[in-house]
Amino acid sequence: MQLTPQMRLTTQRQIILEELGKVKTHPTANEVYDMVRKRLPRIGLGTVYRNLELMSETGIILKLEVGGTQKRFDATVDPHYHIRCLSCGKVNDIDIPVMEEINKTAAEISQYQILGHHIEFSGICETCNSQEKEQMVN
Amino acid sequence: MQLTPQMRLTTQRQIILEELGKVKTHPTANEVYDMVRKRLPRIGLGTVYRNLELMSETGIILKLEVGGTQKRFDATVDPHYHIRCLSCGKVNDIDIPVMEEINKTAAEISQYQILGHHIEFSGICETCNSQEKEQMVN
DNA sequence: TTATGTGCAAAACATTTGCAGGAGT
DNA sequence: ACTCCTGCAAATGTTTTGCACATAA
Repeated sequence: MQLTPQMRLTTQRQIILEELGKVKTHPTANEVYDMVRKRLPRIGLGTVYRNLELMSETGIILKLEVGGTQKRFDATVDPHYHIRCLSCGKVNDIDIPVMEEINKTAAEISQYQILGHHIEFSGICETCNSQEKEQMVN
Repeated sequence: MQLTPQMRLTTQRQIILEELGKVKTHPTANEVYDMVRKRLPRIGLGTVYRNLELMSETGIILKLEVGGTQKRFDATVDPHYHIRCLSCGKVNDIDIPVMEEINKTAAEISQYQILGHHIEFSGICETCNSQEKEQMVN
């Protein structure tokens, strides 16, 4: 873990990062808490929030501001897009090439200083789709 | 307002829709509440939430699941993209042509049934940018 | 008249924060 | 030792909900 000089390498931080790295879904803070708690039963939810926030500020992980009610976290920091299932809420990566050039287009037509962009697809995942089909049969 | 048969046209609904239509920013529920309250001082925040939710389900308005802590609402329902200021949090439309074809690309490479996509640019708006410059001078 | 909607207040969630004690360096 | 960090619990901010009364159709 890349830390700032005064940022300490604690057990909690190591384990949060390890657990986040294990999954390809993009867990919410509470899901990370559940994962980490299996190894560190006394960890507090506040510690999880504080460290996820800190790591995303440092750039070690990504905080995803996707749809739904909760923020999600991603151990993969290089630019990529996401897809969210409107039925179960799960968020996955989608392997569509990142369009760096549209930032320039945006800069030309807007008064903003453009810092980046994110694409979120929405749909129904395979699992939810097959569950719907089952229900139609019944 | 296009209503379902059993959906009543109340004063509250008319005014919420009128006020939302007046602005080009994309207000949060609380901002809509403040706008509407000037004309209907006794309206409840719950009513505003209930109706914004209902209207977005009906398709009369759009609920924007953009970054930040609050949902935002948009009276313009035809597809378009947004840009959010990371400094003040404001969300505006950005007039970049909608790329309908990337839904097909997404459908080809993923197992999801694709329903749509949304692009959110992030940056610093003109107002915040000039404020920053002022501060650097001081 | 009667089902739907509203105002109000409480509840439910998600997230942040204050503080006293604990631990990395 | 000296900070920074943690667990805990309380606070905060956003959204939802239950219920008695009001109102559109």
